Amino acid sequence: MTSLHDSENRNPNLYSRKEKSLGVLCSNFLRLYNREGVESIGLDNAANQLGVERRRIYDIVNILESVGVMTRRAKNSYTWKGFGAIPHALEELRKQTSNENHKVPQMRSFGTVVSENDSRGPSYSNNSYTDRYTKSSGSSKSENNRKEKSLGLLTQNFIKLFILSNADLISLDTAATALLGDVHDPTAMRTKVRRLYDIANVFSSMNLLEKTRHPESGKPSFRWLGLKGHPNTKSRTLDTNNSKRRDFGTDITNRDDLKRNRIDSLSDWSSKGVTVAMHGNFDNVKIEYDENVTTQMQPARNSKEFVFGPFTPAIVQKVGVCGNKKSKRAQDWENLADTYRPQYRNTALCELFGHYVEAWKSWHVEADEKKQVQPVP
DNA sequence: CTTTCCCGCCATTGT
DNA sequence: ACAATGGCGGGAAAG
Repeated sequence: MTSLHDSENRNPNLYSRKEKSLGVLCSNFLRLYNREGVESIGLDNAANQLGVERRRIYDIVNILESVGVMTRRAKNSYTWKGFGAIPHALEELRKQTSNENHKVPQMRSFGTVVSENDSRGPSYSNNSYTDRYTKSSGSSKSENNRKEKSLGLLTQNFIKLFILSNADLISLDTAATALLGDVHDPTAMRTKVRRLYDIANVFSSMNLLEKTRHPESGKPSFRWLGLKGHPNTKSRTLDTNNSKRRDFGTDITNRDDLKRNRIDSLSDWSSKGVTVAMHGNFDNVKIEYDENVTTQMQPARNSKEFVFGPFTPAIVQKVGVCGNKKSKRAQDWENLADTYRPQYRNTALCELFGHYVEAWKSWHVEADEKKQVQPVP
């Protein structure tokens, strides 16, 4: 009944969840679509090619869309933008961060300062709804509530957390607390963390995020890498000529150091909410202020999934792509090649194979520059 | 035990 | 009505 049953290992003992993780799925997804010439993506097609349920595709797509890699064109159809679209998306997020929306009372907890205030705080109106929009019908309090909880938005807010935080190491636990506003609900917290894990996994597979362990604390945390997965690959053309050190992807910051609205006091100036953004304040958000932001002393310990360096495929080498690369474009009835594969050539196999080849190459490059790290207990 | 997080039920939203 | 989307959390593998 089900799709092709993986005859990989009939032994249920060898079943591994990792093989089905979102991260791996994302890698495969990228391998399949992160190629020049790709411009339309059908969800059904993707689900079939990757051999997963529709539901999972939505997860991947939503996250990718939140960073501009894809955009929804119509039902069942997305437009592929590629990694080149990430810088812009990040820039947008940064702008939103600079805006006066969302209140950020205090999150300047340096060092080990942990405003451990008791919990007897008569929660003020801190948790503003920020649900404007509602054209004219003032009713409906939870109209766009659904969207507020969307994976996509959560993803963006997660990124924002890194942007407006001096710390570069954030644990999902901390993130969840911050993104949750101040809902002291263990259940909500749990769910939120689950989502963050999902996001972290796909971002990790994209090398936008890196999982690490906080020094001393040993707590699993994440570090935002942005578009500088690994600055190797001697990409001659791609030369980030930015002079700013603190780059967030390809930030083309004009020069906002003038304004630099301090995130500190300014208790409540958010009576009007504005675009949802992350509501809630960063009350007890304990963020370690990492002072040593050396360029890159980190012992790159990724090598988790496949890696393809920064955006833009390393090279344009290809393995005889089926048909022409011009793409039909006229009518992109994506299912065309999916519904019933024509005899032309097994598109799926052909591409997949090509992708694998390239993957190998990527790995090679990566491994070349990768520095072995001794297993530290 | 805790952390990580896959699976898929089923509520929403779109056509 | 049906189909497309996508919250949400149970609960099992991994650590």
